[in-house]
Amino acid sequence: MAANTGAEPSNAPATRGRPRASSKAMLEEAASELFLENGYARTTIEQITQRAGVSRNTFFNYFSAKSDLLWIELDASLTALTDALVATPPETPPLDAVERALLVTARGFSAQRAPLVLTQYEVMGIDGELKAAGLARALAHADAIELFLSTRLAGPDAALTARAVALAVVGAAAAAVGRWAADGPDREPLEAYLARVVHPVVAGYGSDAPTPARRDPAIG
Amino acid sequence: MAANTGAEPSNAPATRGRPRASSKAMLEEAASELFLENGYARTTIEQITQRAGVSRNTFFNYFSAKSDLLWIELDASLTALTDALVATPPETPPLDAVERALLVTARGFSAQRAPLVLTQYEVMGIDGELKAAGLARALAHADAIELFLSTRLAGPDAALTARAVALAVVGAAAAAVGRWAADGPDREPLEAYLARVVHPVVAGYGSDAPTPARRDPAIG
DNA sequence: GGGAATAATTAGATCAAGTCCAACAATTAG
DNA sequence: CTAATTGTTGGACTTGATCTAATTATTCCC
Repeated sequence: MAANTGAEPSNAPATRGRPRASSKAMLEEAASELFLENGYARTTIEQITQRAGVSRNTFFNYFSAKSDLLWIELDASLTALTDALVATPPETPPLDAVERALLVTARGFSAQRAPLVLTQYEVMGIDGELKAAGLARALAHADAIELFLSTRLAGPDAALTARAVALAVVGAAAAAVGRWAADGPDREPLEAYLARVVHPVVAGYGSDAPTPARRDPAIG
Repeated sequence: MAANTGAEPSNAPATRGRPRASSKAMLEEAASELFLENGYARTTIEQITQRAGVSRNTFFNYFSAKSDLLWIELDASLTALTDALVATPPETPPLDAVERALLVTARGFSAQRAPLVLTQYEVMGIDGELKAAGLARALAHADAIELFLSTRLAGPDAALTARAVALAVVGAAAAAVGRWAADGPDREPLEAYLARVVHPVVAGYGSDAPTPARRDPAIG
């Protein structure tokens, strides 16, 4: 990602070629301003790059789509989640591991720094496209959880269960994050919100019984 | 939706104006063919409308976006789900009602007629955009469930719980549908898949205890 | 039968997202 | 200094999506 823009001491294979002139952060900042001023839909990539002082094409050197700009915080969350999952001791029950990893990840969102999109989405004029882009990010989280679970669950329905748990847990977490963001600065830490809604899902699938017995509900 | 295209006896306020010439179904059929022939991304709206024998602009009389074409079956599923929810007798525990409504809705997908996107998505070249459009549909299902639950749940965290349950249940359901579609024509009915993964979620949130007591898991 | 009112369709212009390619600029390795 | 490497830029192009005005087909009413 960052080729020349510092952060690496010096012993990495010295990079050749022209160094990056405009950082991702500059584009992000310009975009945030414009989104808040005019809303997301009425902000063009051209306006963003103009304010950032680069050419329009440069934008696509850093982002693959305009919607990428909104969910950067979630990208960080994804790597944090992945790290937390791989750091799990092998003897931890898989579902408990997922729950804990989510709560650990939640600590990365301090009470003050909620993702911009979530707190300001009214003024930014969020709509279907934006929600969908956010959901795609959520799906990436689910993929990480599913991958982790599929290596630790057993039984005939392991694959289905892994995916179901992953999507269900991420759904519940999304609800918690949304509520937390909406509650404004005077709120409990995100971790508390998450714990409340994520645990029932994990408990329902039975953290100690990977493949729970199916109980037919009365229908019709 | 259908203004002049039959189906209404005659006592509805007689429709005036030019009758619709090209039906949605014609566009859908043309699009399905082209998607299977060339893939989704390499099929343009112009090609679709040409094959359907209408002008390009007419497309947007029937659909708001190209991606609408892929998830039509899910739109039908949404109305079915909404109907099933409102048809619930008031004394049914809310979470049980959601579970039943989902299973009832699943019957609409016979073993033979799986949504086209799900069965053919390799050849159609599904990608991020497509997933996002599908997720937006899933979100609509969650909204319907949330709306239902928010009128029936009580307690301080009712709103959060309603949304969490809705998103979690829809997530689990999505996993089931995906697996069911992938399993090909020789498979159990979708209802069975759904029951297996949806019930644990409902049970976890406690179908008879709308606001379950929070149990703190050991962390760190 | 002959208009108004109504609604679908169409053509055409326009905008913005995203892709592609070739030229140019800045840097490092030798 | 030269060559290789890499970021940046300009420009053309495709396509999805919006908008407006004009055209066409139909029903209602006289």
